[in-house]
Parts: sequence; structure tokens; C-alpha cells
Amino acid sequence: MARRSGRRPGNQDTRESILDAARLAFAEKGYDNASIRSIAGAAQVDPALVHHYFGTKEKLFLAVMNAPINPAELVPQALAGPREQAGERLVRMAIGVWDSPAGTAALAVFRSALSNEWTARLLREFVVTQVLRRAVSELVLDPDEAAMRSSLVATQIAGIMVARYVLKLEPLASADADVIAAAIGPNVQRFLTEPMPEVFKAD
Amino acid sequence: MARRSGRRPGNQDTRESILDAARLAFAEKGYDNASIRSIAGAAQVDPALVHHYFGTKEKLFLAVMNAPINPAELVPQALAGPREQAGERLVRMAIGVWDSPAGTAALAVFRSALSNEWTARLLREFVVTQVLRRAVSELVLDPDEAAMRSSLVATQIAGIMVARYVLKLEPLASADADVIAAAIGPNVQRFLTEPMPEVFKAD
DNA sequence: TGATGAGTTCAACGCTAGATGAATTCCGCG
DNA sequence: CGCGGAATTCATCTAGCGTTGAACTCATCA
Repeated sequence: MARRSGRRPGNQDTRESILDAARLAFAEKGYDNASIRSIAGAAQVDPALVHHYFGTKEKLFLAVMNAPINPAELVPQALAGPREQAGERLVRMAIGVWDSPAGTAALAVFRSALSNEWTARLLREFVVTQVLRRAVSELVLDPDEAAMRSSLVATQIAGIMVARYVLKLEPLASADADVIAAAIGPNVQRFLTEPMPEVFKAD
Repeated sequence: MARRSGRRPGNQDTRESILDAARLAFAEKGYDNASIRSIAGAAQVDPALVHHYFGTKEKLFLAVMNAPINPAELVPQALAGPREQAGERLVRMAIGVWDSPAGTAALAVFRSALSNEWTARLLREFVVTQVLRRAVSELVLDPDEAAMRSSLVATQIAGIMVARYVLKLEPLASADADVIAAAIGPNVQRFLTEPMPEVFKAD
């Protein structure tokens, strides 16, 4: 008995279905709480297969991230254009991305960063420092203020993610993207371009 | 050998040192990632002692929370007073609380809520719905807007916590509380009292 | 003195996790 | 046909978790 099945010719896309399941699991539960075993279960696959394809859990996570997120393209793109609505465009873009299927990967990074140290570094050092700060620099008048202003922007954007996708606070979680963008955009705009208290550039 | 030590008369405060270690661990790692064993280790105590005193991990967490946080008092108190600076007072109070030693417990709830479902419910249904929304209602002109406005406020406040205490984004993480309050307060103020787009009260 | 009970420790159970290595099946190529 | 290697499964290892129960020590009090 115990018929070991070996290769099943139809499933060439096993690897892809593992990736899909992993993306979903990481987005819903974060890096630590998404287990290889549950991912394998969702993909209807033996846990050892996951290791066969991706080696380690970290590598699986990185493989999931190498999808289509490219904040390095999206953020500057959102900030380009009329300076006065940059804030609203940024918020709208962010929500648009996360609500889309492709955004699942982005949500996975974020959720993971909240409870796992090395993914937090990933987010902090890549997305915020490299991408956001650079893009913001081109918009801000006083270069000394760029770092602090991007921090502030990050505050508001991260807050949306936490409230809407992690804590699922109502009525925000069910609100329309346009409503949110209209409500929050101006605040981000202020962080980006409005004059700020003087104490500001200290350090 | 293996001299079992039994009662050590000096340590009557063992219970307190467990509580301290637990508060710290929950604040730094969240509910799931803070293990009873590591808490016991930090308190230089046998893991079984933790159960002896607190029963279960959930009860230990609740014991940690029964400290001096009382947002039910603090939030209304911050929102009372001149309507025009309510936002700034709220931000300043929030940061003040979390930066204080007593705020470790609050940070523990928040961090835990980010990765654990039942603590998330705790935060959502108690702090946000019961406390924040009620307090905001008294400040908002149109009562239909209260829920959405508190969601928005929660966004910004949660964003500060995530960026400053969880992700530790610089320069925000090291910034002075007054600077942050001055920079972010007006945005919270807008969420509280400024006119908002019309689409707003829908649902 | 002797009993009580709180403080404390140790060992173990059952569970889940990530990871590994051997065994099996079968496609495709020579 | 025969063979190599990829795909797949199973059994297992190690490590950590929360929790339990029994054992031991000792201060206190009748």
C-alpha cells in the first residue's frame, strides 16, 4: 500500500501555486505566523516540496516579494505631476496598490515587518529610506527637512495600512478608496509641502 | 546534589518582577512572540512559577494591562479644553503616555494587536470604539461623521506608534515629543473639526 | 512539635514549527 | 530500451512552545 505518487505530469505550475499560497498567507498572517506547513496545505502540496523549490522560509518570502511591487517606480510616479495634489495622489496610489491582487505582496511585507525584525529592516531600509525619502526630497524645498517630512508621510501611510488592513477598523476598512484619498490626501500634502514649525530640522 | 532551593524569603516581590518582565516582553515582541519561558528567564524565575501566579498566558497579559493606562480617562481629558488645539493635545498626550514607563503596557497592547487576533479585538472594540469614538463625538458637529472621523484620527495615531515604536523610523523615532506634536497635531485637528468632502457620511 | 500552605523547582506531555534525507515515481533523452 | 534527474512523499530530527503535576523547602502558627 502507501502508494507514493511521485511525479504528476499535469502540475507543472506547482511552484506557482506554492507562491500564490505563500503570498496570501504572508499577507494575512505575517512572516512568523504563516507556517510553511499551512502554506503547503493551502497549495495542496507536501511541506517538503516547499523546501525542495525554495530552500528556506526566508528565501520563499523573498521569492514572494520579487513580484510586481516596485515601489521604486510607483512612488516617484505618484509624486510627479502637479505639486498641489501630490499628497492625494500618493494616498490614492497606495490604497489602489494594496487593494489590488498584486498588492498582496506589499501587504505581506508590511504585516511581516510589524512582528519580525528582519522584514522590518527590509521595509525600513529599502522602502522608506531608499524610495520614499528620495522621492520626497525632490518635492521639498529645504533639503534638511526631507528626512523628517518623509517620516511624517510614512506615519500617515502606515497608519492607513494598520487601521484598514490589519486592525480592520470600521468604517474605514469598508470605505471607498476615493473617500479615503479625499479625506487623508490633504494631510499628507501638508507633510510634504506646507511650512512646518522651526524646531524641525534640529538634530 | 541539585539542591532544590525552595522558598527564598527575601523575594516577596517575585510576582512583581514577573509582571515587569512580562510588560517589557509583550511591549517589545507582542503577545505571540513573547514566550512565557523567556519572560521567566528575564525575571530569573522558573516558567512554572509564572503559571503558579497567573494561571495562563492570557491572564498574565491581562494582569499586565491592569496597570495605569486608562485611556478611558486620558482621551476625553486631552480632548477637553479649547477646541482648536484638541488635535495637538491628543498627539502630545499619546506620545507622553507611551514614552513614560507606564506606557509600556499600552505599547504592549498595541504591538500584540498587530499580530494576534484576540488582542486586536481588545484594541478595536475597547479603545477605538468605546473610548475614542465617544470622545470624538462630543467634538464633532455632525454626529453622522463621528465614526469616520475617529477612524481617521486612529489612522494617524496608530501611524505614529508604528513608525516611532515598532519600525523605529529615523529621524522620527528619536525626535522630541514637542516637535512631533507640533508637526502632526494640526493634521489630527483637521480630522477632528475641519469640513470634509461630502461623500463622507455615506454607508 | 508538628501540620499547613505558599514559594519554588524539575521533569514531562502534547503540540507545532522548520528542516533534512531517503525512497519512490515517472518524464524525456540518448 | 535504459538511464538520469526532476517531482513528490514519508518519516524523522531538533527546537521551542504552553501547560501540568509532583516534589521539595521553609516560614508561620496552633
